[in-house]
Amino acid sequence: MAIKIFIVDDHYMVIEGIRSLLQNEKGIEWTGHATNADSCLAFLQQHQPDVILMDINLPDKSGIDLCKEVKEKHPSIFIIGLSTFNQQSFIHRMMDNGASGYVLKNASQEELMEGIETVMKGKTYLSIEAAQSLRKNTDGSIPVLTRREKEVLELIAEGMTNNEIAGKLFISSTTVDTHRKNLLAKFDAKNTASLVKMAMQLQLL
Amino acid sequence: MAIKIFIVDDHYMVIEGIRSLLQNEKGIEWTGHATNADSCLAFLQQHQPDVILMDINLPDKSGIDLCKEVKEKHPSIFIIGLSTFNQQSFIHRMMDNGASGYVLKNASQEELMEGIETVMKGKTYLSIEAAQSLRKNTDGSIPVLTRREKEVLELIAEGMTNNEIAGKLFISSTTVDTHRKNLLAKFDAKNTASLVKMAMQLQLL
DNA sequence: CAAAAAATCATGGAAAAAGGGGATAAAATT
DNA sequence: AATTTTATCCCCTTTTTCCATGATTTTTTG
Repeated sequence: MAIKIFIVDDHYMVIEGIRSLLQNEKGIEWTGHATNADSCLAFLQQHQPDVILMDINLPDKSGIDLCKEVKEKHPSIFIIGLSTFNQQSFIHRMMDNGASGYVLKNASQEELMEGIETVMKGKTYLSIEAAQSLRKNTDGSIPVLTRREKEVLELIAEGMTNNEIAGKLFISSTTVDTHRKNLLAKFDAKNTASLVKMAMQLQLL
Repeated sequence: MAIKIFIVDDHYMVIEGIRSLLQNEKGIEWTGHATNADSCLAFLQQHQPDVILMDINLPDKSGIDLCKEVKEKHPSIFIIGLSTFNQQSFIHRMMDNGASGYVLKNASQEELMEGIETVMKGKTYLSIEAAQSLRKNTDGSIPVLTRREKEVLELIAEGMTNNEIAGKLFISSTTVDTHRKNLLAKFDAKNTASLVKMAMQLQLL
């Protein structure tokens, strides 16, 4: 009997990312997704998933409130919060409202599956340990950027060259180049393309 | 008499971005910021800004709810919603709860100032016209990519060079280069950095 | 105030991308 | 069947990024 999964997140990228992580799992049945609280509640009038992966930030209602509502109407559904690093304090309030735990948005397939299977047993799953080991192993941590680096990063993402950025910020292009190199190092990015992608994913842009 | 501004957004980048847009405006006094609803409400017990720039997505409460609460406790404060393109439907509910309008998160300095000044007069400011003209200027229509182009785009965003992509897809690097050029043309992007940013924004990655 | 962090500038060389051409064969569409 | 789109390939030049290595000044912080 496959576990029925539903996801609520306003970022389509997150939905797609998690879907692709789970699509090869045989024990998982993907029942659908919603990008806001209302469509989630509407979906639940027709369907009954086993586990809902739920973002904290939703446009029409916070995940904390939605969690409460879903649990009131459908107590048998297990809810896993989806969070980023800096939201961990809010996860507790989500769990006060009935969530069974949380996983980080950039979780691995193994982590996600472990989370789903754990909550299906009625247990609590907190990915903080996995997160911490992950942070040490690969990186996972969000790079700390200086004010200038943020400026340069934004202008890079807008398609400006070192020379153009130099003109705009009234500094030398070699300085811009230095900031660029530091950005690449901080993100552990191979080149500008992956730098921009990572920055967007970490919502720094 | 300077207009006192306060901002609530869970993304520090947005706060910094708007702050830098407003820092040179003489008629504006920056009173502070909050990254969640609770700290916003706490701030308002001590201070009285004129205008609050408020995100729809907050970790502990939706902007729609916060808007209502703030307006109940402090009716004289004007609230401007901060939104992205795909959240415009939720803005209406925020306005039902007392918001005076909204601006897009990537608004220009002029737009933002116009919004602030408009709501200070008790009027409503909707940046939809500005948004639409913006969409026409740049483009707004989502580029239609071929299967191969999507593959190449993804690998580019992962930081691979033309040569590496060529090896992975078993094609010549000149072919990859052609796809790359076509991608730049379709997105009307100046270089790879802006290509990746645009693709991420359009949620094609 | 001293130490650390951030921001500035530089040189020189290798690698990659961007911009300009052009061309052919296979698929898909009309 | 004819046309358009897609995918493939190539050359050449210029621009830009990436890499290594170094250094000075300003700002922040303990």
